[in-house]
Amino acid sequence: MLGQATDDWRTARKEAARAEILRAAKALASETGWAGLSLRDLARRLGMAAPSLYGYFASKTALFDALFAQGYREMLALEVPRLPDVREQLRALAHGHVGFSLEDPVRHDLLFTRAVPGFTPSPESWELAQEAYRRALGPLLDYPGVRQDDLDLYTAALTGLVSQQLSNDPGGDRWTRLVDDVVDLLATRIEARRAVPAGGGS
Amino acid sequence: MLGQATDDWRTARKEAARAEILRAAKALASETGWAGLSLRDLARRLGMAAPSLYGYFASKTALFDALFAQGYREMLALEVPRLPDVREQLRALAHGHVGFSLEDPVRHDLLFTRAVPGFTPSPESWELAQEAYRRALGPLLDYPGVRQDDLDLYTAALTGLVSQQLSNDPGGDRWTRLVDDVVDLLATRIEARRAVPAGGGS
DNA sequence: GTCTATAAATGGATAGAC
DNA sequence: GTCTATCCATTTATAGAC
Repeated sequence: MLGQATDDWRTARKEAARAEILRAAKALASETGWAGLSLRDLARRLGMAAPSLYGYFASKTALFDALFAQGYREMLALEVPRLPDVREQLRALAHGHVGFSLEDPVRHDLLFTRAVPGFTPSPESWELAQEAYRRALGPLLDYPGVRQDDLDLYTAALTGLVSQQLSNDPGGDRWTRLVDDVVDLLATRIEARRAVPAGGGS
Repeated sequence: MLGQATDDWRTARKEAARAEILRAAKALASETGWAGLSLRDLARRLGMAAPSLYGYFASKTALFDALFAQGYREMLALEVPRLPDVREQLRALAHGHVGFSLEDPVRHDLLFTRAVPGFTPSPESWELAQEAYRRALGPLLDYPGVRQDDLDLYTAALTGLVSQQLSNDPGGDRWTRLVDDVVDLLATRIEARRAVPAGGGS
């Protein structure tokens, strides 16, 4: 009765505190980089003593893992409309993913680079990441003429654009304005294959 | 007389020792990652005491900087033939750079990613890096119809391919076999612009 | 739950003998 | 030049009082 309601309230408060810690960790990482993040600094930023953090996360790795999983859950929450044309579908996906990376560079570093020295995601978090990639790219293979290497090319070109953008022109658009060009080049490549269906052979 | 010759001999020996330290540092980094490299481990690997390293490098940062500069000197030493056709030129450049990255992943990480937590190159080394990029890509702008954004696209796509290859399929060719496709897509893009020279406008 | 105190380990760098 | 000994700072994590 009352015990039940009190427990719910307590867990909700604890969950809110955990979320606040994660938020502060990202803010701190955006200044020091993931490699430079220490629990001492994080605790000081939160106005608490470092050991108090262990009441919310079992270890520094557990904290990173929670952020990693949170990031991929956010990626899974991206809505990607299903469009009839491959080119339109690619365009929607590309802008969705590029926007996702640029809107939170710290999250980008954690999810898509090996920027955190000692960190390896837990199996659960890694499965979440795999699921996010499947959900994001898998449906493209349903379009006629689309092959795995098209998706590999798509992934490489877009991650390359984002990476160059973030490290060489943060806040600008020198590379990201080329997103549509990448989509067009790829769509043309796919459609050309459809016009002359069976390649290779002697 | 003799003093002169002895000095030469001594500096040569010291230079050889420095080179050996750099070689060992790369070997160690390939196992532990750049972030995990400690001077203690490096010295042990070389069979010497850690403080002895300071006879060759003023600091850990100086050691990283020497490796960084060495890497870009190696990149500058890449010979790139000058070919009459843009497509052929792009192909030669692309395979040269991709091969350069793949043949030494540890060097790739040091030169092209921000894999070393505290490290910032010295102004001299950074100038060397700039020179390497100019030498590698600048001449492409001499070809008629080639624009800066073509090179940006080229750079992004190729670094993306290499990055995916190294982190998701090390030793394989799932991504690098797409290098020629990238070159063809870009060459087609450039040539198409030459066929219809003046775009845009109202 | 949060604190203080502290353990335990790591790592860059210096001092000074030989 | 290379060593041993040591300094000094940092950081994760635990113990135990309140």
